[in-house]
Amino acid sequence: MSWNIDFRDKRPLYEQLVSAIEGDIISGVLSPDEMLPSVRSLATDLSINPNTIQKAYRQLEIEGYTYSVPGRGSFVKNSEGVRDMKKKEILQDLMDLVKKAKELGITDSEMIDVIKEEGKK
Amino acid sequence: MSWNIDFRDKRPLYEQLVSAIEGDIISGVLSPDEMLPSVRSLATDLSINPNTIQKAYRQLEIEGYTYSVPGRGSFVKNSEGVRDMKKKEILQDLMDLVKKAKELGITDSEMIDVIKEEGKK
DNA sequence: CCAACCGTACTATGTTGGATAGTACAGTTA
DNA sequence: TAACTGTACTATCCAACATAGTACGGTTGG
Repeated sequence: MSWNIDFRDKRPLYEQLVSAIEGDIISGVLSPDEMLPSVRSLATDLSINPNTIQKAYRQLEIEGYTYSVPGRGSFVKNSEGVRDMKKKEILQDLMDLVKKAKELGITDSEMIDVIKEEGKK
Repeated sequence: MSWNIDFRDKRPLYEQLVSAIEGDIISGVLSPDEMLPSVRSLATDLSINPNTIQKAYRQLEIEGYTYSVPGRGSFVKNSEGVRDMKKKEILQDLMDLVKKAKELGITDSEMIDVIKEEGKK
């Protein structure tokens, strides 16, 4: 739950946060209806400004990963669609990458090896 | 040779240029020792500032894609290693993406289908 | 030789996005 | 009621990006 924020990273802090939290939602580390840390407490934990946290939380809500209740908190959304949505995104990314790879002369079997090898540890 | 620059894109212009030129070098559209457009002429063509072009050219040289000769021009480097280097980058990207995909429950065969399907048009 | 190119190196300026700081308000809850 | 929660502002600072303008030295063809 203590997400990794890299101040030297080129990416904006709020964007790093969004990615990290999305990842935990998708992978199931965060359960549906589970409450996220409050804007203020997470800001203190990570030593960044509450406004930055709020920006990340707003983004998460816009993208459909969470819902917020004023006075109560922000919670993980129980949406079946999120996983499928993300799955399609990943497959699109894969298509783009495969296209690039083929332009570079990487063969199908080279890529298939990578797939079969990944996660065999 | 007339590279695509999108002013509405979030990415910096110089970065878009670097990517576009790198792509043409790797794919062989630009041959070794071929001269790139001059800083000033390309700036005029693309309607952007010469300094922005120079920044892109400097970046290309730092990354080992080109070499520059004051008074003569900027040229495509004849380095065999560039292609292999890029190939390794792509394979690393593929590994990362496959890892994400598996976390999402995407199966090997789903990904292999994408690979075999891409480029069959 | 020299005009017209080439890359390169500055300074100055304006804009934008990211992040911070501070304040305020309304809803919730023990 | 006190202490939380999300939310909404405004103001300010800073870095990156892009532009504008000027200048210097190397190269080359006429």
